Amino acid sequence: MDEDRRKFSRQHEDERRADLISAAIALLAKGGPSLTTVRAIAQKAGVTPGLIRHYFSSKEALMRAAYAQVMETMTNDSLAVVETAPDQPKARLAVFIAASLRAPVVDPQAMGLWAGFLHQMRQDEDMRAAHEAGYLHYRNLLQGLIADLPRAASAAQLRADAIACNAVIDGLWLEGSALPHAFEEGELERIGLTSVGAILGLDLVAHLPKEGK
Amino acid sequence: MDEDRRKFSRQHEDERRADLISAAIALLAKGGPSLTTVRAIAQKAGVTPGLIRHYFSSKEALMRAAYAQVMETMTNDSLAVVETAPDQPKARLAVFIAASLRAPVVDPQAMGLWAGFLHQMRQDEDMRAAHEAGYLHYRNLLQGLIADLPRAASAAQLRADAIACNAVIDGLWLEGSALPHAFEEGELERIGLTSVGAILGLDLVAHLPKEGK
DNA sequence: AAAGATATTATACAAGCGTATAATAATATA
DNA sequence: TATATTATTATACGCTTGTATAATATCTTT
Repeated sequence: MDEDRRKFSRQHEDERRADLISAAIALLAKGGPSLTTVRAIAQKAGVTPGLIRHYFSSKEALMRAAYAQVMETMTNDSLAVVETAPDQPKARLAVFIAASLRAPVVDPQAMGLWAGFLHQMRQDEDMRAAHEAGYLHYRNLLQGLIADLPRAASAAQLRADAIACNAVIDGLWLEGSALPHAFEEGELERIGLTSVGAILGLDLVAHLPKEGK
Repeated sequence: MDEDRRKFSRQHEDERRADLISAAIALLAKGGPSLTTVRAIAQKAGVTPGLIRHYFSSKEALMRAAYAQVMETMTNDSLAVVETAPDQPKARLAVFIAASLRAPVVDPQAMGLWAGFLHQMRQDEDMRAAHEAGYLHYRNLLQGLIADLPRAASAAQLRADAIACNAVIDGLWLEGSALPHAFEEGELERIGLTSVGAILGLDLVAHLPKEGK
């Protein structure tokens, strides 16, 4: 009979904020902005709606925090892939591209999150700035990998190459996420490596991890 | 004193429907789904909110019609560009690509419309099917242009090339539309032609229309 | 010119939204 | 153990949304 009869338990500020942000992201990914209401977020986080206003000055402030965390996570994931890659520049680039073109990066829910972000960006200047920063950060990451390749290229050429390769990856990621069943297993990765290889004048397909290995 | 004192004027069914759809599209492009309310649409079309339910069974039905028209317009625009292109296969492809990577195709508002469409697609199966059809139609158009090129390629290779080239164009279009000031004048077209040329093993840049011509 | 058909307006309703405020209960502090 | 602090709940308010229904004005038909 010594069950816990407390109606609720207090939590430290940071943890509660993180819980609310996580709940908001989960709802955004699952049902989009229209289903991400204050009440739904609170229910998902296991609290009462009113508590949200105790941690965030407005719902919009919570949404901003949620989107910021999504971008941070994406960037960190990309970085992690590069960190664990082998030493050869070509192999590092190939691993990075391949990782960007299969699950969990290629994912309908992730795309939904991204589409919501893109939409919000149009009306919110802060969010637009955050998106631009995130995009440029990712592209610079890719440009660094390209710069390490054993080939001669001017600064202008390097910039153009990075933009082009980034576009290929973005486009393939988008199509694969929006129409998952329109492509065969591994097809996106293969096309991505072939295309980037053609643009940069390299053979990247040879560095694709072997099947079943 | 013979001014028109009529409080409203009747209109034929097709025209009124077209007006309502146009108003919805304009609002979607300008402010996104959240600002595209029944009342806002009616005001933009110069009618009373109730009239919308006389022409559409629900607001969602109107949104579907609006998105369908957007896709149809985009497809028709793409087709028109190809129709007016010269006879040489390489030139036709180059013109098509270049047209896809400058205004008015590259446009923040168009991208906003597209982002809203992408978002809606996730919850509406009919809209998802419409998007898939539109995407495949566009890609097949591109694949046809590639197939006309004077080069040897298997059917599988042709499919992969079309997917890759489509991805490059999509990615560049997206980046140029989302961050208009992040690219120089004509930079996207140049990169697009260079990249597609590299993927297909051609020189398309030579077919870029001359500056100031 | 009169009558009928219906496009259009006017008005109202229920539901959900984000927000505000006061009461309450859990925890830290003394 | 008593007290103070504040995280959390409970409740309510005003607004906007999409929708439903009845009245009205316009146009067509006879």
